[in-house]
Amino acid sequence: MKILDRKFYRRDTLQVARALLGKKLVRRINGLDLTGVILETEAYCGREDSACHAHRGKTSRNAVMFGEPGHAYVYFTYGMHYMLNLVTEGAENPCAVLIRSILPLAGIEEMENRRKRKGHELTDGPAKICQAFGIDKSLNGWDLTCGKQLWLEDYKKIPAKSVIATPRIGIDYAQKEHRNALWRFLAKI
DNA sequence: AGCACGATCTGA
DNA sequence: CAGATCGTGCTA
Repeated sequence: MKILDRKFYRRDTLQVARALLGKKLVRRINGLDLTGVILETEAYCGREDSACHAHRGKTSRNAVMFGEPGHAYVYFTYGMHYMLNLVTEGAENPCAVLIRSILPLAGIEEMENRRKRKGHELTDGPAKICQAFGIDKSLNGWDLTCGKQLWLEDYKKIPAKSVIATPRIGIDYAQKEHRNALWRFLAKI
């Protein structure tokens, strides 16, 4: 399958967030592939977006967003969770797409073993994805186009009709226009 | 140096 | 609905 190249990410963030639905996420650990189809994303649109980490300028945490597209922006929050984002647009235009849910395809048993708490849905939620796929801060800044450790591939075409847009989750602190923006995208089952 | 809080998850 | 749990960024 074709690995998504830098050009894929170097576009309008809302376009990329929609286009990511149906793509396959691949995490290779010790030669074993954990994979899944992306079903839910959220767009974070740069300095102007009061919900985006880059809103208050460049810091050591969000620096990766200010770099070239096609890199992973992984950060730590709530004292216990990691989040996976994919950097979009161009350098100095700090935008990214948060991966919120995935349907596992391969390596499901391995993902179960990684779960600290078992017996729940595997990968509905940004923090659970990172846990299941073994993604932590060591992958912050990772180049998603080099085909090692972590990358994305073409997989399934999701027709525009099957895409639902809603407001983003967990950003009540943002200004109204950003809080209400329909920048969360879900692939209809 | 101190402090408030977070793009969440879980179990009650 | 509250508790877990700590890195980060802001203030001083």
